[in-house]
Amino acid sequence: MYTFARFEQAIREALLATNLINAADIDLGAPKAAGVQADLALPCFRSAKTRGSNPAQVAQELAAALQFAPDSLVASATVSGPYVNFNLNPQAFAKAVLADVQAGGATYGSSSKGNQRKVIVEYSSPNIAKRMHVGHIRSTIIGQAIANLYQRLGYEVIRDNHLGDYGKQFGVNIAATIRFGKPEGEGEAVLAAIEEQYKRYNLLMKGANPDDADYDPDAEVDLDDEARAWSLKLEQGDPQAIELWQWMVDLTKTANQPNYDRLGVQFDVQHGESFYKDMLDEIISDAGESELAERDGKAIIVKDLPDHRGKKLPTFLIQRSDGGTLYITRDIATIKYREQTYNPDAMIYIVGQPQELHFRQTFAISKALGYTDAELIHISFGTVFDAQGQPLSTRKGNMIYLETLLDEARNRAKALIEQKMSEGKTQLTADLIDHVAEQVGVGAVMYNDLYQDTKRNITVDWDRMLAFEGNSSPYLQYMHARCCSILRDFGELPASYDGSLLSHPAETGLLKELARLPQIIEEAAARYAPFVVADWLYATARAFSAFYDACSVLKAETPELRVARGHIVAATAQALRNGLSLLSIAAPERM
RNA sequence: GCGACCGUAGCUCAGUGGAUAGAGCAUUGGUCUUCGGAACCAAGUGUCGGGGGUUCGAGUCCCUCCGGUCGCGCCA
Repeated sequence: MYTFARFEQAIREALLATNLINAADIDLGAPKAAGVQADLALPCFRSAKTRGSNPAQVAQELAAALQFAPDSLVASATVSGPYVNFNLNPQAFAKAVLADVQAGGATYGSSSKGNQRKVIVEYSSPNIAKRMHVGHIRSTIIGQAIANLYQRLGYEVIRDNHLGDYGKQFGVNIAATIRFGKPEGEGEAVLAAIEEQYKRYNLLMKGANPDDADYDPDAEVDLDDEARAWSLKLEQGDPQAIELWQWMVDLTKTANQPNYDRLGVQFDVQHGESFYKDMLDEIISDAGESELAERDGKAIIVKDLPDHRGKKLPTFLIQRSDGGTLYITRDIATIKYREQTYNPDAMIYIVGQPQELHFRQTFAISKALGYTDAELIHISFGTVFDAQGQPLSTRKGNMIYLETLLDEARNRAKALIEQKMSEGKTQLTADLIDHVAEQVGVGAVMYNDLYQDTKRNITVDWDRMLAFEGNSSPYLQYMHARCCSILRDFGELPASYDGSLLSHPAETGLLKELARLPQIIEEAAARYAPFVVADWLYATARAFSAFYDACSVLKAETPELRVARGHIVAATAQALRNGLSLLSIAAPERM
């Protein structure tokens, strides 16, 4: 058990030992009021009710009866009106926290609470034949962090990139490629060209104005039927259709890989939607024969299906009237496949808020058909808008592509590093500059998607997105680099030291933050909220900065204190690294 | 019309029933011959969207209204 949990447990046991309070009435928490100097507080309202007394009196009686051993982590219990406030013993606490971090190392904060239960996290999920843009970065980064959190809590995590490689739009893509030819080139440039042809084809399909620059006299051909025909051929396994489709799949994967590498993202499986196509017939027949659906020609319609809270969902289709399948059909098949293949305890989907209804319907029908007993969770995130409040779109020309964004961030970071070097504030070898600029710039972009509650919509603000000050990842990385700088200058850190020397308020404040990491990880995972980790990182970095300012390590008053402070710095560096790695953000030693 | 999410300082956001609602940015002032100033300290500004309700106690839970974003049978 980690130190802070032991502190809480010691209080709980001492409270129960008084025989004055029921376990159910013990509600320990951090004091919320400003200016209250306490590490945990017990509001006595509930036990006062149980005992038929008044809260202030109960607090008095409890405090009088409480007893703690001299070497306890609990230093004091003091009464403040209806509250009993508990304070840590700074010396005992310092020793115990540092021991925790040293023992845990890179795994400090982890636990085995998950007991290897299986969790599938579906995230990123870009579309084939399209470039990745700011919308995908949210799913990718948030999903990655959530997967990391569960892994750290001892769950077996399966990371699934559910590629959008199926559907009607590939009929258009294939038809357009045959009509206009295969674009040359590689990477995102080819994807951009394919997007352009897709757009052009759609323009023609809709019977564009002959005066339009994009007008093509061949538009007299019924392009809609042509695209539909290719879509059907693709599903039926026509060799030419398959070849072109495979060409696009490979191109896209190749183009996306550098972006994933830069973000430190890896997947265990990357099955596209098409992977599940052989299961679609059984989904359709299961649903069609069930009481849930009604038929109208070939269409299979589900009406008034209740969700898990008993609310009736809007009508949706599982099969089109032309016999084709839909997005939801393939998502249901995916759930069935995952249940059969992995037997997971939960499937977590990191997908934007606009698809909230789709997942409620998908989950409800999958449960109703008995396809899975796993917990099905949709973690939605808000939409990205430009500075004018417009949604980003290729058509409006305000789209921001992932590669562009990461490059811009890296360039800004590089400029700043070069400035710091010219000011003599940092030393980096030439080959390290680019590497560190990449770590700092990419980290800033990632942090921008992680520092706040993901449910909110966000507005593109380049200065905020690439902020290097205040609550930003460069600040966190900078504090880590400062730790490393001190440790380099320190020389060899003696293994034995006296942690009880660390009782300066800035030291205690920092240690309290270090001690919170284990519960932070649990809270962040339970809430599917990486920003909880980001908040903690920022609080910890600030506590370190305050310590840095108030307490000299290398010039400490005594050699013993110098060593003890060396250990607090080493522990801080470790904890920051652990927190940053949960967010998949790099922690360079110099910057 | 129905549904989901959001509304807290000038701006961007924390605060998941407890005491006097907190951070960053911006503003103003200070620290600074420095263990890396991407820093630290200090100062301010709040009808917590409005109104009801539940509770000993509501920014937090319930109802209602207002405002914003998005979604609602053959796209994904």
